Amino acid sequence: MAMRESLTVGAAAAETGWSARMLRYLEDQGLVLPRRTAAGYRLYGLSELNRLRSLRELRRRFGIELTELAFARRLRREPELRHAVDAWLATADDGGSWVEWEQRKHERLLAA
Amino acid sequence: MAMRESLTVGAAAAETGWSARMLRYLEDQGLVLPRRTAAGYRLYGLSELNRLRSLRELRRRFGIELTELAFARRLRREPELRHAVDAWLATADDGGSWVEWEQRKHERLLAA
DNA sequence: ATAACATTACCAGAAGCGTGTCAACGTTGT
DNA sequence: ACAACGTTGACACGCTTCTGGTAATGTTAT
Repeated sequence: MAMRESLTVGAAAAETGWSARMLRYLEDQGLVLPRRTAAGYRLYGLSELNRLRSLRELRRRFGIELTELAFARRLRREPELRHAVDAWLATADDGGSWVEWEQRKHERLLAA
Repeated sequence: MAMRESLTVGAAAAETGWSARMLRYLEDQGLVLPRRTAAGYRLYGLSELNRLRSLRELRRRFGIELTELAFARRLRREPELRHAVDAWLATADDGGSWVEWEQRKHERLLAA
């Protein structure tokens, strides 16, 4: 079965710390796309394995959701979207008003 | 009650097509932050009203979630996060493999 | 003084996300 | 041929998002 140079889904899961289920889910979400054998088996190569490992790290360090990552991808590929979002954020963020607001939010959370 | 130049929450809702409830929610999420009167009433000025209108437009045209918008804001204010995400996406998107994948996803959706 | 608005604090319900698990069935190494 | 792995599809559960409601209370215009 080995097919050295590429791991099948269970092996890739064991290697990266994800579950096989999640590897399929990540493919569904378009975040990590393995090749397939003729029979349809997923094949994870080095680049996919690294991608999976660094994805865990990303989530751990920054608390990112998968949907947010998918959205970041949309931002790069859809210039129109990117510009609209940028424009919207720009008109908000020049007033420094929300800094104080975040301060208050933080206080609210601490009080709980 | 008028206080021309600024609308209270109900009037701002009527004006922008949101519900008063949602205006309070949007404030909670830090997306549109009105000033307050001494008694604590929210006051929406022109810039907030425009912000509210364009927010509806953003959602309508692009199907954006509020969390995604909040994430886009994080991306602008946290350079470390931005770089990490960019790096992660870059290693994926140079292989053109995902274009075909999106094609297949589209087909799956049509078949439903 | 009263009606019409505002405030916060809750509960509720529909929809989506992140996971696990199970069933029915196909592939592969020995 | 058989065990061990893979495939898709479905159901389920806990959590969060978005949205509406209600209750108890404060403010303001007339």
